[in-house]
Amino acid sequence: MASHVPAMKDKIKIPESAIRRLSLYHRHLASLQSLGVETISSREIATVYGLAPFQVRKDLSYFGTFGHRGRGYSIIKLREKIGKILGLDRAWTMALVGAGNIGMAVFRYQELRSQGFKIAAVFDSDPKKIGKKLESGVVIKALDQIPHEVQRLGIELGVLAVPSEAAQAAADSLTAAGVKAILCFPSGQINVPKDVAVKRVNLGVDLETLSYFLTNR
Amino acid sequence: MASHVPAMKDKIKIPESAIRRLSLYHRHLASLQSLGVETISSREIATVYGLAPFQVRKDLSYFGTFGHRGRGYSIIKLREKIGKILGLDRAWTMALVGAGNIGMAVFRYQELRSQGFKIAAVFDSDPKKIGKKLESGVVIKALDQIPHEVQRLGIELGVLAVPSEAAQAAADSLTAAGVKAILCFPSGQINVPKDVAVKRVNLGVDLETLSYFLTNR
DNA sequence: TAGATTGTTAATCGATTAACAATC
DNA sequence: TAGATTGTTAATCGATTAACAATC
Repeated sequence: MASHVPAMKDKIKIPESAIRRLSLYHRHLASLQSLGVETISSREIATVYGLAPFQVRKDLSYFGTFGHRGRGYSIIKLREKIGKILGLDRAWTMALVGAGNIGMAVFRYQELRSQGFKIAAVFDSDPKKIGKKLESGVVIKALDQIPHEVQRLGIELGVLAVPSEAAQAAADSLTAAGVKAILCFPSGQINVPKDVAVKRVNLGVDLETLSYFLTNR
Repeated sequence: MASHVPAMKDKIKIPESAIRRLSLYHRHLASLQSLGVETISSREIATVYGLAPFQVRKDLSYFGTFGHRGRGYSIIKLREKIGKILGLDRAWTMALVGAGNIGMAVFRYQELRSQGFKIAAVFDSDPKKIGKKLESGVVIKALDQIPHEVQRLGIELGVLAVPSEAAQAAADSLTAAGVKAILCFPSGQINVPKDVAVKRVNLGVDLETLSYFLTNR
């Protein structure tokens, strides 16, 4: 009988909060790099975000050792390493479903494009919008084109920005076509196959945490 | 010497995650209420969000006892109670700083308006935008009008949707004028007085958690 | 070298999960 | 009543924080 190989499936669980912080560090390193700074310590990174230095080192330690004892980190190298961890060393082709206020704001969000996230297809159910050509040259298509376009363009990532009622159907189309990760704005719950990652963004909830704070302070 | 009064300052720390879930429950209860359903159990609420029933009860228990053993919760009453906890039983007057893509998407986000969040003032630095009248009748004003308008309109909540470089200055204006809670889109760090709550929304970070997932699954 | 700073192990803290008595 | 379901206390789990040996 095959023996249990601990090293194999024992990948330590990495907190999502650590990944989110790495994303922040990466941004900060990029801006320092463009200023020509060469090295940085965990303390310096931490200070920017109001964190403790060991938090930064801990976050990095999930993925390897990237610094030099007594010296700190090479900004250029650390940025590159974190970029690789986060998958930012390549381009991602995305589909946007829903060309309303929020959808279009995401579409025009310049920072995403520069990070390698490219919205290659846009879908909407509104006949008045279908056929419209957007700034980048992308033409808005009907929802029933999702399967075809996702396949054709090799889309891996979807942004859902439709009304709640339409969210499940749109999610179904995307996942059926092979999309494995979805950024989801509508607040209704959606069910997806369990190998699909859904990251929810809910401005209503965010705002209500603030009204809670104001009410209960 | 005055004795220590435990009941006073011993407010148990309530996890933000619990507040966020209450906000979700509230939405769900509102939609059930409009369907005419009258009671619900913690198990039913939990199922909608893929949670365990005791999670729902625990979240509620931070604030009191709202149900009936053996029977569940009155939807109408529970919704009202959670609404009070979150501060949704009143209107909130908000300022939006930055009338770009994201700012305008928030401005037009219908759900917020119906929840009692009203954007009563909009500011931008672009002379081409200043003076423009928006759908609701609000006129875009220059940033130097922030102190005056915030005072005049009794604004308590701010939405920051300016480029990162402009974030700190805009936050300073808002907090100097008395704003105590800020929803913040720009990714740069901002410093605010410690009695001000800042809720950050960072689509770049959210998207990168997805590219991390796709890269490392 | 001495001072600085990392990487990692151990301790603490807080949120989630479980269990169950209360009670409708 | 018996079955259902709450509210709460206790146990577990996981993330953060602290401490420190390694080493540049």
